[in-house]
Amino acid sequence: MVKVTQQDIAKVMGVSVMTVSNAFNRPDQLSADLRRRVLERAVKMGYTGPDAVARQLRSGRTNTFAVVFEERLSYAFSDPFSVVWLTAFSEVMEARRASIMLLSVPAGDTEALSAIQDAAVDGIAGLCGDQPAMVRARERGLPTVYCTMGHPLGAEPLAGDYVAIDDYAAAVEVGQHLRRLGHTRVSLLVETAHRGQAVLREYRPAELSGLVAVYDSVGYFDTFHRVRGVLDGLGDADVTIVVAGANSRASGQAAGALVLDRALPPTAVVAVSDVMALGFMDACRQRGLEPGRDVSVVGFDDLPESAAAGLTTIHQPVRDKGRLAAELLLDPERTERRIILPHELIVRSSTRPVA
Amino acid sequence: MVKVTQQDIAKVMGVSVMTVSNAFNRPDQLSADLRRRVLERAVKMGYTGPDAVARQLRSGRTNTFAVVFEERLSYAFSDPFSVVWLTAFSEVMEARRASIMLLSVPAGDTEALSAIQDAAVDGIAGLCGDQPAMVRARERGLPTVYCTMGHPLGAEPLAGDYVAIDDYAAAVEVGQHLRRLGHTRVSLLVETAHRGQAVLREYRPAELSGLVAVYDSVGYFDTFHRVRGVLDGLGDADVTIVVAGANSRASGQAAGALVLDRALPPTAVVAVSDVMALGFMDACRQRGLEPGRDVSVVGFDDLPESAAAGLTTIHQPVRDKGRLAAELLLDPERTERRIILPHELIVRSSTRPVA
DNA sequence: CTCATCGTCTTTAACGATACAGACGCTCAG
DNA sequence: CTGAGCGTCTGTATCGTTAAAGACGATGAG
Repeated sequence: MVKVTQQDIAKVMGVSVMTVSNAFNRPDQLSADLRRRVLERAVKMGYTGPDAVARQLRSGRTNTFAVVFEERLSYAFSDPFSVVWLTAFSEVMEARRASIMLLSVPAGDTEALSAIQDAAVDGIAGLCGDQPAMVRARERGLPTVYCTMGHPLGAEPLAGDYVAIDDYAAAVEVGQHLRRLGHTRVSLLVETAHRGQAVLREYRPAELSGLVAVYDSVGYFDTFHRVRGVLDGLGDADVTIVVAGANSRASGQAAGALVLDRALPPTAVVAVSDVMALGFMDACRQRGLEPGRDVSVVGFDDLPESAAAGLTTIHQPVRDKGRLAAELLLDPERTERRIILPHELIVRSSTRPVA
Repeated sequence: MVKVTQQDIAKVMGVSVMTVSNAFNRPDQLSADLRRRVLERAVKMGYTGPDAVARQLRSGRTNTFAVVFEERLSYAFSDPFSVVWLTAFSEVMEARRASIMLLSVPAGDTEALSAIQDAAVDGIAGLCGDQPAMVRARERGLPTVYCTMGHPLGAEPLAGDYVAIDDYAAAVEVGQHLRRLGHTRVSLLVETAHRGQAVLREYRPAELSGLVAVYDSVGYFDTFHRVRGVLDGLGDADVTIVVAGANSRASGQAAGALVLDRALPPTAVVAVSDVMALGFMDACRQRGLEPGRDVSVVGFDDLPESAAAGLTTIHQPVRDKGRLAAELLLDPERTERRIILPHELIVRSSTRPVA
């Protein structure tokens, strides 16, 4: 069964192709009667309406925007941060009648990068600006938006638009908060984007031969800035950095095992995300330790469940991030294209003065 | 800044456009040296790689598949059933390097139906076969897969492929189970797809002038079959049907308020989804009633959280539904295209013999 | 020497639609 | 009577790419 096109209809009816096209798209360009006859004939011939791809090629717009994830898509649907962000993003897209494409480009999977090239979209949003997929998207010349600041240490800012918080400043507040509470032995739980490096490891900042090495190990800008900020905020405290694997509750819990079961455990722990912080709190409770009383814990993000858990954390406007990311993609005319949103340190019961 | 095309490169280099195309797609069709020169020149000229849309038009394939939701997309990310289904679906798509497009066509929003027409995809999956979006997709001649059986009462089966369970048979088991436990005063909680009808209402089956009216009110095939099955399984019990609004925990809870606060409440309640059943259990506990002991409760779906809640329910293989839906879209050659998966009645503590 | 074969590259023709400019007949003001 | 203006419709070019088949020179077997 061969596909029916506007040309076929035009030929059969003895009108031009343009007239058929107009019957579907610009009713004012032909008489109501002819239009009716064209549409009727179209139905009769089994024409299923203008072809989406051909229309997109000709008009130069797809009205579709992609969201790239550096993880498997199941992460997008299960990670609380991601779900809130995606919800806000999709609400704007829906309201503007635009479609959403989900792309998964796992870290290290260079072959999957072709998905960026092959995506028929008008723009791409991602959570982090320096992930290879976003780099590729910018190379392709597509409008991009990402949700971290994208200012590599001592280098030029990345190209592209963003909606972010000032992760560094927020992290400094976290460090100072703990410092004020008297904590001087602190562990910092970070996730890593590098698949190969799933092994749990602990470093001293000095061992990493400079912060750039931390970034190499971490793989995300925002995490990197948070690490830097916490260290600066803590001043000369005794800090270890635990690279704990993927960003998940399980990783936080695993990091807990590494850090809590020793003779002199840290008095405070900072995780670069609430998800990991909550996992760490699980590990505490498993050992009969009470977060806040026995170990202070700080997270990042302020997820809905963090309030109930009494987790001290940096509140960031996740919904606004998602909403504004969508708006930046949809409105190329908008002038303010690098947006820094406010954050806030929310102090709850998980941090107390050191005993 | 104007877009650079293969044609531009060809002109500058004095080769044919086809050679440029081959340099990107079929390295064996030209000498390694020429290929290298073409690619170098392409970079120099700011060519960003083959245009996705043009390629799709020419090749006739997009390698993208859509998932339609009859709700806002936030539902897709928050409803547990939907999340599990979507996860399984996306895992298959990712493994096969296909992309996913999410479409939202809220019930009643006819304008949003154009999204189906305008989607540049090779196939569409939906949760229910009779929702307008899926009807439109089939009219467009796209391969479709949906996850209910799609057999209207006394009418021809819907066109299109599906992966479903036998909802009617499962519901009969539910009815018989309650019947064996001695329950003769039962309420049936159903959701409705019709936005306008958000009002909570209760009917007797007879009032609805035949089951077709229930279907009109409900708007989903699977729900309809479940209602029919439960009624048949319960035989001559005293049943009321509560149309409780959207499929959500809140709806189940609201239905609880309607049903529990009367002189002679039902001894058992069946909800057409676990989400609603769990909401109903919330309502019970708010009133100091213990599900199982004071009111028997049955759900449908067997969500992860249902086991912990002790909810008697119909287990359906949600992951398999998602996985097979994706596989049907990806493998047009596959012969078995209308798949009925097994279900199982899981009896837990929420159903007990009537006191 | 002939002819089939091979690697390399080109030519031609789509894919299915829409933009743009203009043609045609008609009406109506001047 | 003329020609500007209007509503309708058409012809042609194009969007950027790839499929299919052919051309062309070189190679090598018979």
